[in-house]
Amino acid sequence: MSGTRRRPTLDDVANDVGVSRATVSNAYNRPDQLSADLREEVLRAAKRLGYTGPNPVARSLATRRTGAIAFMLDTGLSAAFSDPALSITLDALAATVDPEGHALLLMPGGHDGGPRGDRVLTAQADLAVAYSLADGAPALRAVRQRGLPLVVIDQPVVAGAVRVGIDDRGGAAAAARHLLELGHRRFGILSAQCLSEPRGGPLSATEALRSRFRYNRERLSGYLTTLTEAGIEALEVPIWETSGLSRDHAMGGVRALLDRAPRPTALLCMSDELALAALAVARQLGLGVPADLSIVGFDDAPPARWAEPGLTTVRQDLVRKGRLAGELALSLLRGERPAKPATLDVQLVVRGSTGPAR
Amino acid sequence: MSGTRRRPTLDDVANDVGVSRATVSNAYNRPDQLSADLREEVLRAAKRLGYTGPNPVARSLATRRTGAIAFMLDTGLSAAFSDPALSITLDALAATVDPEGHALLLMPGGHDGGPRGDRVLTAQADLAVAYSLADGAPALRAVRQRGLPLVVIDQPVVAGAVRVGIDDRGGAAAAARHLLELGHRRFGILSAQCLSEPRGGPLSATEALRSRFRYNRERLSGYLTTLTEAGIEALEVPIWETSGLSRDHAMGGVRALLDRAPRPTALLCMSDELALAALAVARQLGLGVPADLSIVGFDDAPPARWAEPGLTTVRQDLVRKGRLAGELALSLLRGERPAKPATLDVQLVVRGSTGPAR
DNA sequence: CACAATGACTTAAGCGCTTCAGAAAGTCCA
DNA sequence: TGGACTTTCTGAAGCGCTTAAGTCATTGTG
Repeated sequence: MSGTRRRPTLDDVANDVGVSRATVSNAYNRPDQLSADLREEVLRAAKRLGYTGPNPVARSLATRRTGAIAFMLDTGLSAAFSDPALSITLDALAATVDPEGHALLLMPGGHDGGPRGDRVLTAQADLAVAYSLADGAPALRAVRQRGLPLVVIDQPVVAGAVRVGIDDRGGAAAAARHLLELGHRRFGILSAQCLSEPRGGPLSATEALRSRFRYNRERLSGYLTTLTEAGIEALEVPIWETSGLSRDHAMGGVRALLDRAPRPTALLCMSDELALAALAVARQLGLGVPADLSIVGFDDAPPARWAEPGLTTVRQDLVRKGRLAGELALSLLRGERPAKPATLDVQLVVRGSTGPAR
Repeated sequence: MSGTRRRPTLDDVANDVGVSRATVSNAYNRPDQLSADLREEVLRAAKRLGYTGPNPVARSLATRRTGAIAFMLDTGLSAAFSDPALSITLDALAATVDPEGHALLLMPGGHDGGPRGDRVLTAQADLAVAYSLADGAPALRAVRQRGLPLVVIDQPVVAGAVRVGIDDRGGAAAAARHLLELGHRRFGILSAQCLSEPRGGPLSATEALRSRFRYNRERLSGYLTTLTEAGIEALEVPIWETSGLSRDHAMGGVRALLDRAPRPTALLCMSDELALAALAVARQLGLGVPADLSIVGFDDAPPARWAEPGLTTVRQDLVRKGRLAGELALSLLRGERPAKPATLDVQLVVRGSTGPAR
């Protein structure tokens, strides 16, 4: 059987045709470097011998290009992808870098805010993208140590990296302002994971503002600043940190917030997923939305539109964010030094889940 | 600046310490092959020189191992991940192979039922996993051509590949039987993409049974066989093929199915996502579920539980499926020849979305 | 005390490809 | 007809690492 024989290499083809190895290489990589006839012959011989083209790893060694981009997350895949916002961003990123021959190497996170450092050190990638990792995640240090170019999304810029993010604070402020204008005075805040150890539970504002995740801090401070300016005692606003992104967990948090007396009339949620969980709980409790409770999310992922009632939320352009990250990645790979960190605008989208305070 | 200097290599460290290159290599890969003292010294020198460990690509070339597994999908990332079933399976797979040092290289599909063949030929991976690709996708041929080990999930086994799948037909039959027992006689079927070109529209049973996707064919034939056995004219049951997995598209299909006179009293949906779209449309149209319309899904992904009413669906063990695929992958990589294709059982989960025909 | 066994390191042969600086042969134009 | 170009192909030096086999000094053993 041919199965046990070693795979043919470039040399085998070269010998078979009687040309140099360089010529065979050129047949694949630089067709203009040899005559069409010879190229044909080489390709025919390759086919006959069962040679399927240059070995990718060897090629990478020689070119110093792997064609892969490491995409680093702060959680496991299941949790990460339960948020449509990620899928959309990732898709746009992948689609942008794909034409240039780059694929994504997935690096899920563990419990220290990102992938393991040693995984990053041995990953075969030309560049790393960090998606909302915790500050000081070991993975970031590893990237830097290795000298990999880095693009960060939704997190503080690391020395030498390019950043794309959104105006988290402004969006959060707009959400809070909207509710204030509707006359709300009693709020609850549903936050994603802030602390090192995922636990889920109530959080003080000071704790929450020290979250390891930048977008958390930004959104939270957007909420609180705006509320404070309206004369509301920010430190009294209950905050619940959910652990992980699963809806079940989030629903527990919502119940806890709504259990308080007096019950909040409005919930500020740091993501649409959290807001949808709130919507589900409200329904379970028989609370009318927005009659008894107003809910506002963040992201404007597709499910926000499908919800019943539609979710008032802060829209960010996820596709643009992913595409931009992809373009920055490509330009870094080309050796260019892209200048300014990009901060995309957001805008409030008012739908049916918010209404006047009663 | 040190930034412009070329990165140090194993040789640099070896020269610095005054030992052979092999010794430095051993310091990293086989600590037992040298004295602890020397190893310490080597590691210290490495640190001093800024050497971060063996270059992954060069190591791969020498060991003939990349540490990556190519995960091939039949659609873009965004569409693919909009189905939680995939996220869960993928997570379980990743978690299983991670401890052995394997990461996932994402290969999204184009419009011919899988990733491009040339991408597969140049992908740096030790093994490929095909997730529900279309029969005869070019990617499958490329994998085979390259001689990569292959694990297929939810699709027909390819020569030389190992397969893990579920009892699609049995599950579909159970779903249909359940509805029949409730007295339903007028059905509609909501199917995922069947044809080569995604278009979305009504489909004849014969067309649908020739779907390029095995799970489609299996589920469909499970539905139709069961209905036929109950004396229902299977060819008359309207089938709507949705294009892509997006909910908007699916909702259009549902409307089309419900527009018919007489209106179906029960909808058989090939995935939970489709069923949830049906639920949304029913609500829009003011149809009671299950009073006016019964809906059954497939997969029992988490959103099935959260729906209002809860979704009756066919549960498959997604975690187990992913884990099993991971284990099979590892065993293939170890050079073992894993025997039997695995077919996991499914079971009907009855919730609130189905009820007696009125 | 001779001999085998062990430990600590080195030698050297790869892994499979890219690419740059030529060499050889053919083409063009005055 | 001869020098200046082109075109086509080759030689050879890498890319950075792993690992089987071998050397040599020590240690243990009967």
